[in-house]
Amino acid sequence: MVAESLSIGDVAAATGLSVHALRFFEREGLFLRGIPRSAGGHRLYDAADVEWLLLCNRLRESGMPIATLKRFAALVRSGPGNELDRLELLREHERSVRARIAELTACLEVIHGKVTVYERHVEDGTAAGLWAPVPSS
Amino acid sequence: MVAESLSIGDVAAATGLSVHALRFFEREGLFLRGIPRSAGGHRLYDAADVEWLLLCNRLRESGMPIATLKRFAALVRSGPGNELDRLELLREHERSVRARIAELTACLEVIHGKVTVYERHVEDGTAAGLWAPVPSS
DNA sequence: GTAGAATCTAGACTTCGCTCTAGGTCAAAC
DNA sequence: GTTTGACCTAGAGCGAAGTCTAGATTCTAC
Repeated sequence: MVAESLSIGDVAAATGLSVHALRFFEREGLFLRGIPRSAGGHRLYDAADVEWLLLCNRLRESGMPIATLKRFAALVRSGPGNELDRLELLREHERSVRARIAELTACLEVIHGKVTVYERHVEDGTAAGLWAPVPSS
Repeated sequence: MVAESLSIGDVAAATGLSVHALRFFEREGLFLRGIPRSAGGHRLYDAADVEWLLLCNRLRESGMPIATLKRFAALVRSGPGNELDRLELLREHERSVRARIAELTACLEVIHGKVTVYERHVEDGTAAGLWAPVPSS
């Protein structure tokens, strides 16, 4: 079983990241290994890199800063023995995602309330509860 | 009933925004009126400004960009007649907040899955499903 | 074997949303 | 009446997370 190698363009297509972003990620040390190069200097990725990037995407989409992702990558790179640290980092992120969902849900109630007020207004022409220009007093 | 006027510091305390941010918001045209000034040039806010800022906070926390908030403020400022536009803007934002919650929820599943894998590992010492350093092949 | 697409590096640039600085003025407490 | 703290303006600066450019090189398909 020969490991297929993927070009940066392939990986960009597979992960949704731009080739610029992939090079940027590498500079930032977000990969689990040094990406090998072809004779001509082109990057040669493999399926495991893509898999890792897909997890990175989830972490990033859910609001993890690059700096934290970098710490996580460093923990994984440094091998077995720090699983508790990795666990703590992931748990902390999970907490923050749950908190963010709760915050958004609270905002949603307020926003939906406003939407309802405007819907009612548009339907029957009352102005109650609407933001109107400040009356000249 | 005399409208109490509030200093920029009072409003900062009441809204959680910094005085810098309040001046920035004003420059950006995010208020519903021109904020009046004292004889000495200090800003004089009132309770309605605070109320509006609290809504702005909810919109901002839920991910509305300044530019959109600006459009919304402009609609409100321009008076009655554009309620449908305001409604559409709010509905669109509501949609985006719901979508964001859904996205976060999907990420959460992946993250929680990882947490579970690490918990199991830390408990009983298996390495299955963990990111390990790339084996030297 | 050559045209055109993809990739390379280093580093400058962009956007967003404030934050901070400098150099003053104003106001409230003692 | 002076000190101290809050406030003023204009504009520079910052951190995050890429994006883009230039100019050179490599790879792929005909």
